Amino acid sequence: MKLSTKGRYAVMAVADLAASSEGGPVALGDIASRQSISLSYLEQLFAKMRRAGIVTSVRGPGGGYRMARTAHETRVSDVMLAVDEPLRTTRCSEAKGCLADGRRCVTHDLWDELGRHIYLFLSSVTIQDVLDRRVLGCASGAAGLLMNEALEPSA
Amino acid sequence: MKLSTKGRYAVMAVADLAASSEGGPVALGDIASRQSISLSYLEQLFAKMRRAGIVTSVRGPGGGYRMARTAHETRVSDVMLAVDEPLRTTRCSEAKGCLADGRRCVTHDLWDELGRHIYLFLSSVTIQDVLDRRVLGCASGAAGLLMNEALEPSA
DNA sequence: CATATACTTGACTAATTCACTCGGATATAA
DNA sequence: TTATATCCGAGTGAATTAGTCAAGTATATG
Repeated sequence: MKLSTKGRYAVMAVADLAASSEGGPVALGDIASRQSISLSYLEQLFAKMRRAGIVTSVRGPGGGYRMARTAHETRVSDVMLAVDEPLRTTRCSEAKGCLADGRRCVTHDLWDELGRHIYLFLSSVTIQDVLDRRVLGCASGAAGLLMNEALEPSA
Repeated sequence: MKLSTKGRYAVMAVADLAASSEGGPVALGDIASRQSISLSYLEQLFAKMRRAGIVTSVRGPGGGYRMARTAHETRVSDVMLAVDEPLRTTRCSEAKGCLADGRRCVTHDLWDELGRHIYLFLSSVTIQDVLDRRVLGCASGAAGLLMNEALEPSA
């Protein structure tokens, strides 16, 4: 699972789908215009999500997509995993190069644990949580820095 | 702060520096050969870390780099922030595009909180922890998926 | 002083990845 | 039959990554 905009778009689209699911299936064109994402790109994303069992499709006029499960049962991590291929490892954890001194490099466990952390967080949030804007982890309130904002190194 | 191999290399290099800091400064060439990272690349990384106040340098023969603070006082997040520019936001949280319906998009808080989570984790780990292989977050033991490994979507 | 060592800086580059687009095929309601 | 919609795979331009290269500057040592 990577952390790219692709995953973000997918979560936005699924949230939109869940929110506008009333009765019939929802056409991608509707989601595209509401979320300002191109139709072609959405098709790509939903194809993957369908294969992953997150959504189901109905073809033909009046067709579209439906949530396979409820928004409450669909986790953000499921969506991210569906559309973003797992990050290739580039060097570490390849059993080669990582083994500088015969055993795993000292930072191996760190990245391992970080990945587990990210996954744990994303799997603790459901699409329904997102729709309800009910997204606050157990440990917040600290002076934040994040992916999107700069912060000077702690003194 | 991004999550790329650049940050990983930086942490590996700093850990190496901290581990081999006995008395005099450590030359980058030594770190380069021990960690199998090119000297030129290390120079680039250490220049940023010096500006960020993580390491100090001594020029001339017998020179090299020293930790500005102890390994115990240096956090992994400091190193990552020093070498990796904060991830540009691409679309969301730019106050434009994010405001689809007049207010922030529903996923805004999610990414915000995720970033905070990642930072919190990385700032809870010191270089000394890495050296001691003492890296286990509060919440582990779950079936893990991470950046590096694939996992099928939960059933 | 001369010289080798080692940091310092900035420009440059090949390869990869990202974020899409495009063209066409297939299914189905009206 | 036609319009609507999902399906599918290949292709592409821009950006980013992960480095290299070249030309310095500072300073111990002989």
